[in-house]
Amino acid sequence: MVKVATWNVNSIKARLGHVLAWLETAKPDILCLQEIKCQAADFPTLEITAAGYHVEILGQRAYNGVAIVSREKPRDVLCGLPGDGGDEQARYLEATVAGLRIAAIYLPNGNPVGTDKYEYKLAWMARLETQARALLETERPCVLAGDFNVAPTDDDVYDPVAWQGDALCRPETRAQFRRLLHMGYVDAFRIFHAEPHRYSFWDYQAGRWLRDEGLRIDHLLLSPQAADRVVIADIDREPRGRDKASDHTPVWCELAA
DNA sequence: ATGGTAGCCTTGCTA
Repeated sequence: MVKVATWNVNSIKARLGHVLAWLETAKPDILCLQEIKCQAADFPTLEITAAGYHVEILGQRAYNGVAIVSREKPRDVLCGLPGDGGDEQARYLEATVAGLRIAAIYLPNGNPVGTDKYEYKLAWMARLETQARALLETERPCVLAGDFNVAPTDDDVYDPVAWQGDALCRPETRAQFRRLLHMGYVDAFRIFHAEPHRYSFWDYQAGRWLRDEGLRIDHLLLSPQAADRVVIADIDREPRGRDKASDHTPVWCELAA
């Protein structure tokens, strides 16, 4: 069995204790991190290594940043999403681990709509579509794991009306996300959970966590070869309830060997 | 209620 997880930690330095605790209890084989918010040299590599994990990092000062933490050393690492050599933002890291091709994704937020930020989000999603198709054509088991900043349907939002104009929910955003599903990727969580109002993110503001007012924007998208092996997927709400929590919580799945 | 919170390391930006 291979356990794969994704977690937007909103600064690895602020969340190191939480991450070490979760590695200890959840014991994932692969954990994709987003918003590490530091350069690779400032990542707490020693602490992660001491916990029995390898780490690959695509860092950036203050913003963004992704990493792959894994029991087995990642191979054939690809830093950055192909398709725009001028893109400086650290949002994509791909590697082979435990026989799986893993992509750690921090998709742009895109707000406010109507600005270059939203244009960047849609362009980034188009590049992701191209890369996802290339991965699909390898016919290997692939997992696109990350904070997609996309709530796929209104069932994934606590107040769909209030959020309908937001970059995470716009029709263009959802249509571009569905392209990944239509080409053959499967939302691992939705294989096992049909119920609405299951969230992976709750804003820090306005008591959203206490009211369970969140969004499901962190996803594990499985290629057909990976989906054929998935036996369970879920969201672990426990870390979100802790002191000094990230505003996101881990999403995970297990694939049969 | 045009706010509210959190992390970065600015005196605002991003989320």
